[in-house]
Amino acid sequence: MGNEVQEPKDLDGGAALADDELIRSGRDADVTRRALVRAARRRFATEGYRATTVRHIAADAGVNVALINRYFGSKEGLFEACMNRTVDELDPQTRARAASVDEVIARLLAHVVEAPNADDPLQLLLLLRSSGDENADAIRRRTLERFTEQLAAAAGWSADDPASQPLLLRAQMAIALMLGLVMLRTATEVQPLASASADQLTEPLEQVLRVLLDSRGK
Amino acid sequence: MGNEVQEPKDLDGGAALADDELIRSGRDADVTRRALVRAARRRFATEGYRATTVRHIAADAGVNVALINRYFGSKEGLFEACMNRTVDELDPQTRARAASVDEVIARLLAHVVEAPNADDPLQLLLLLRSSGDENADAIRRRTLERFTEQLAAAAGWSADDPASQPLLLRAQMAIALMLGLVMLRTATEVQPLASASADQLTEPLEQVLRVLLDSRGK
DNA sequence: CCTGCAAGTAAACGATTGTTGACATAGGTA
DNA sequence: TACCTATGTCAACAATCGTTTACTTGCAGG
Repeated sequence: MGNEVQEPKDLDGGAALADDELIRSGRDADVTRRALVRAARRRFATEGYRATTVRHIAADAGVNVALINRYFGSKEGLFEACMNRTVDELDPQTRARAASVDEVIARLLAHVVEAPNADDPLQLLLLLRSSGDENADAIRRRTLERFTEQLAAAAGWSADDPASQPLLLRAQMAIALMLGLVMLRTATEVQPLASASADQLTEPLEQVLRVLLDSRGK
Repeated sequence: MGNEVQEPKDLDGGAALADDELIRSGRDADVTRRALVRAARRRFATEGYRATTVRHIAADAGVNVALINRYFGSKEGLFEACMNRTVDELDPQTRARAASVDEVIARLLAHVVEAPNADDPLQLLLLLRSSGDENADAIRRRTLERFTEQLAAAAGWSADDPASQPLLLRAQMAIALMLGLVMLRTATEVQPLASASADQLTEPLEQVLRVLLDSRGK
């Protein structure tokens, strides 16, 4: 009873962004929550779930450790919050009906390689990190599968036509390529891939993604 | 002094294989060592370094926990041994001069997708798992880079010609695709990719790999 | 002003983890 | 047989981690 998790008040109805570089001046539970999720997501994505300690997250966020349990119940709760937030930020982009395969490819490249926001690739990395928690892992899997379907849909996939089912596999290969790429660039930091510029990566990636997703051949 | 790590006697000069399903009957240090590496590699690859406990590894190998420290010095030492063994098993296959790009592609597919030995994909997964140890991570990075060069070499890369340098990036993209694929299939187990048969994967993968590695165009 | 509650802090607890040292045992050798 | 060393076992250690509890601080409304 007493140890009920405080639910976020969801007073985010205002400007949905401007999470960047928020200063924790006064005492504001929402700001604290966001700072925690932000710090946690970075740690979880780059170092994995188990290697990340709640004390590190709290230190990154400039916040007391106990607040993690106060606001998210547990470390797993925080991880799940990170996952949900990644889903929320990824979903509108995949939901937005893509006019063409080229548009889908352009969006993918923007997220993975061009990286206007340095945290964008990390969001994808989160989809590879397992907490061991059954609940969070289910979210992760479902997100990837939904991601697949919408990628395939943009490439002309139809649920009715069984002949287009291999397209689902092709879409997942595209995702595998993207995730592997971010992994090698961000976590492993293997050269020369890690320090390659967006320009160097764009052309071959476009080529490959088109082969995978475009039914019009090459 | 007393706590010196016992070096493997390297009396593996005999048949290099036959590690499969070895029975620990008498007390044999080499058999124990191999059983530990075998069990550890599976755990490390599927669950990551931090999530694996030495007690789990020992239990899997049917061995007392303390023997890990006796034979490998530490958990990190065991991890490094796993890494080295993966390198040793991967190296001759990449060293063997490939006659053509098709041959390289065929080898890749055999390891990743067709999987005659169920542990083969796991070897690759190890290259994505970080222990946080500087030493083991260096091995990991260097292995991936050597892997890249030999893949690129088979595709016609020459160190002299700066114009062929983008081929290194393409080779690493191929590796990224393979690693991402194994990750999604083995660790995340996302559908339908995880339960897809080798036949379903071979054709599109061949197609993509050829685009990445074959300079003769499509 | 002061009172009440949310926000934040500090310290400690229990569980788990990697590791170690003392002890037991098998098996070859003199 | 009687060692002696390599091999394996057992129990406990210190450190770390997630979590909880009791306490303090700041802010808003009477």
